[in-house]
Order: sequence, then structure tokens, then C-alpha cells
Amino acid sequence: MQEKEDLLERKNKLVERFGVFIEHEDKMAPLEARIFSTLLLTGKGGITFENLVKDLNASKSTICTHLNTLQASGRVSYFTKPGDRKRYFNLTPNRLVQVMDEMLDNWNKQYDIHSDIINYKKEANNLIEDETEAYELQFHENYIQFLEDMANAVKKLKKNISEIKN
Amino acid sequence: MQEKEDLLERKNKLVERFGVFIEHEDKMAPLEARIFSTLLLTGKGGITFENLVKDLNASKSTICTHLNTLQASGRVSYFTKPGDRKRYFNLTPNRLVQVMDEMLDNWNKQYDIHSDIINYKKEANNLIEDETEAYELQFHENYIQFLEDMANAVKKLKKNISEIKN
DNA sequence: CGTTTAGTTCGGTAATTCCCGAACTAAAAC
DNA sequence: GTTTTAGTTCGGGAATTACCGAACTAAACG
Repeated sequence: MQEKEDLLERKNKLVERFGVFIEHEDKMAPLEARIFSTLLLTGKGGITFENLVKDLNASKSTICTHLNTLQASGRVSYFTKPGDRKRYFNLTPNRLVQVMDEMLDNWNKQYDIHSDIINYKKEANNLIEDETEAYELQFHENYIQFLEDMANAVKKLKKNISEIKN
Repeated sequence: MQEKEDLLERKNKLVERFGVFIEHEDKMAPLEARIFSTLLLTGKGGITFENLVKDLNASKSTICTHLNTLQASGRVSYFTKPGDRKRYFNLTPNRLVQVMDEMLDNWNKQYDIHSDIINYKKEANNLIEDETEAYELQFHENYIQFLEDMANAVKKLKKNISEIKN
């Protein structure tokens, strides 16, 4: 029994550690991050609403709201068991592919902005007489190259993963 | 002259667009993000403290505090001109390498956490009798593989860039 | 010397975020 | 048809964040 208590203690530490990390990384509310983290540390069986309330010492309303935003952002889903009204929450299957897609999305946005900035700077350079105020384009060009390379790396990985699956 | 006004208008739009993006992306305060964004849209000549105050319609104290945090986080630096007391702020040179290093750092942290979670789950699986509660390790293993591959891609890019420079 | 310039520090407030409790709903159980 | 279960909604308060103005400093200028 001591062994099980130790295990629980370790689990709680991990929940907290990953919770802090994801809270900053993904701009989540503290409790929202703890829910997500708890789900990461939960087995295939999922975890119920009431157990989240108990484990995290939070109010039902808080758990409810955060579970909803977590589901809305596609991070969390649930399943039910026939003849059981409870919902069993877990991370959405395929979360890894989701993470990759979010990265790609983000990099695309950055790509667009930097492209527009490059265009702006080029035109501005033509109109500016004062040489010392001129715009440097190298940074944006390197950045765009970087974004393209990273995106390609992720796309390749995504393909590999989907091939392994099938 | 109309042309210059149009250009300024375009610049302000870009500052705002990138500002909103980086505010969310890097968890910056709104005005902090606008400062950073303004610096991105500023030529080699840099921009002074007083011009930031004027351009962003902000108080001196706010600009001061945010400039300090931006410098502390390594994103912003400044240079001076002999016989001129003002500071001319700009993005730190080599910002791209910095971004890459931040990514690597972040992925290393994630790697460590997922490794520890895998170890925990393996041990826990040995002690759990209820098969339905067992932990799935595949997600973490894939994730770690993903992190490694991404880190390698970035490292390669970093190397390329530093070789081009020399 | 006094004054201007270029910022810094600090106290406070407005706005936002985070979480809670209480009242509520809808389905199931009794 | 009353009670229990499983959650939801809403109003509000505590805590945090973002920004400001006023008073300050330290160097430079006159």
C-alpha cells in the first residue's frame, strides 16, 4: 500500500510540473492547465467530472467552464459507457497530429506577416532618401527560410506518422 | 507627400498586426508587444525612447518598464551615438538564432517531462491490476520522437546559418 | 551654479482574469 | 412524482496585470 501512495505522490508531482509548463506554454488558466495535465496522466479509462472536482480541489463550475474551453480548443474529448450517465474525459486521440497542425498554422501566419513586412520595407526603401534609416531585409528573409524549412520538417514527420498508422 | 502618409499608415497597420500576433504568441503585455513590433518595423537607425513614447501614445514609465523587460529577455538592445545621450533601440542582432535557441530549450524541457512521465507510467502499469486503467505509452513515445526530430532540424538550420555567416 | 535632457522608480487605479457558490436544468432512479 | 445525479449558468469577488502620473536621479548643458 505504501507503494501505491508513493506512486500517487509521484503522479501529483508530474501533474503539477507539466501543469506549470503547459500553463505558460499555452496561455492557460492555472486550473485549466491542471485539468489538461491530469488528463495526460490519466489512463485509457479516462476520468470523470466529479473526480476532477475532487482531485483538483476545485468547484464544479470551474471544472465545467474549463472542460468546455478545453474541448472547444480540441485538446480534450470524452466518451461514455452504456448505462452510465457520466462522461469519461481524456486527451483527444491524435493529439500529436493536432500539435503539429497548430505549429504549421502558427508558422503560416508568421510567414504571411513577414512576407508583407518585406514588401513594405522594399517599397519604403525606394522612397527613403536617408540611407541610415533604410530597412534591412536579411532578417525577414532568413526568418522566412527558417519557417519554410521547419514547416517541411513537420510535414514530413506527419506523413511518416500517418504511414506508420496505416 | 501623400505617398509617405500612405506608407506610414501601412506601417502602423503592420505594427498592429504583428503586435497582436506576438502579444499572444509570446505572452507579452499589449504595449510591450507594440514596442517589440515597432522595433521590428524600424530601420537600422533604431528608435529613441521619446519616439516610442510619442508613436505609441504611452507614458514614459510604461515604455521604460517594458523596454527593460524586453532587454532582460534578450529581445531588444540599443546603441548610442557619440556625443548623443539618447539610446537608439532595435531588435537584438541575431534574433533568429535566439528564436531557435528558445525553441530548442522549450523542446528539451518537454522532452524531460515526457521521459519522466513514461518512466512513471511504466512503473505504474506494473502495479495496476485493472487492465482498463492501464497507461498508454505510445503518445509520449511518438511525442519524444517528434521532439527529437524537430530539434535536429533546427540544429541543422542553425549550423547552416552560422556557416553562411562565416 | 541652475536648468534641461533622458530616463527611472514608485504608488495607485482601471481593467482583466480566475475562480467560487448558489440557483438552476434535464435526465435517470426510486 | 419526488429525489438523486451530473452537470450548467450566472453574478460577484479576490487576485493579478497593465498602465499611468508625479516625484525623482544623474549626466550634460549653459
